[in-house]
Amino acid sequence: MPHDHAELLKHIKADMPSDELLQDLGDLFKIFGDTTRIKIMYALYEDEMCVCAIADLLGMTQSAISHQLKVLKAANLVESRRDGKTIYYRLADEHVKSIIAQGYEHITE
Amino acid sequence: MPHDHAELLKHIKADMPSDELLQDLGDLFKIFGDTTRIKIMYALYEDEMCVCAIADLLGMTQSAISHQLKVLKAANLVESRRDGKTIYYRLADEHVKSIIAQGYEHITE
DNA sequence: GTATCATATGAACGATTGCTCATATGTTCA
DNA sequence: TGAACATATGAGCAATCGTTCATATGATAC
Repeated sequence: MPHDHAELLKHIKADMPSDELLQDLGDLFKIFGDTTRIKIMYALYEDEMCVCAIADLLGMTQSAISHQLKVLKAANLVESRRDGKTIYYRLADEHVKSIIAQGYEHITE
Repeated sequence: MPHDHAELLKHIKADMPSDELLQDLGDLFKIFGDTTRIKIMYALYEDEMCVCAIADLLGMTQSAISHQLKVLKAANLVESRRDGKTIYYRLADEHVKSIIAQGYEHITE
């Protein structure tokens, strides 16, 4: 007979956040899980930047960057403002920086 | 003529971590970017747990959990110890908790 | 109006990913 | 040794993802 952990699981289950929240959490980290998006966020670390400057910096297509910025914006990780033809992107809040910083620490320790 | 940002990029490029580190950072977050793995890490938040208990808790196959634990272990996010037939897994360090906590904050604010 | 620059977007394609299934490894107990 | 339990692993498949390409939208200047 396989061993039983009904009692243990009852307690842990009670402490777990809802499936929906855990799903959202996974979706958030999925966005950090791509080198291009990480580079974009690092590029915006100090100051806002326009799309074509980011594309130049990363040596990538304007289209590719634009697609990724859309993903980042949908997750409220970046914000944008328009100035004439140009659109400037910036990090949305401090969480972005601290999440990256924590990951950085884990890797470089 | 498209506008020029050579001067700006020179400064930002100097401040960016190496491509290799940014790749590693993306790879790390990719691991957090899956609901199953997030659930596993949450399950281990308070205490160690054996593979079959985790499988029971998440209502998933032992095989599926085992595969994911391998991924988590390869990234130094969990550690394990054997006790007889059973293998207990636990979180490897505090970074795991703080990364999750930062993500949680971003979502629930 | 037209031309040009800056950005956004939709479709398509190749690559990666997470699960399932079958099976292998490792441990305990009789 | 053999049977039962706990875990690990390899192959295969469906689904997801990131890029490219072509094209659309939007703004400015003439």
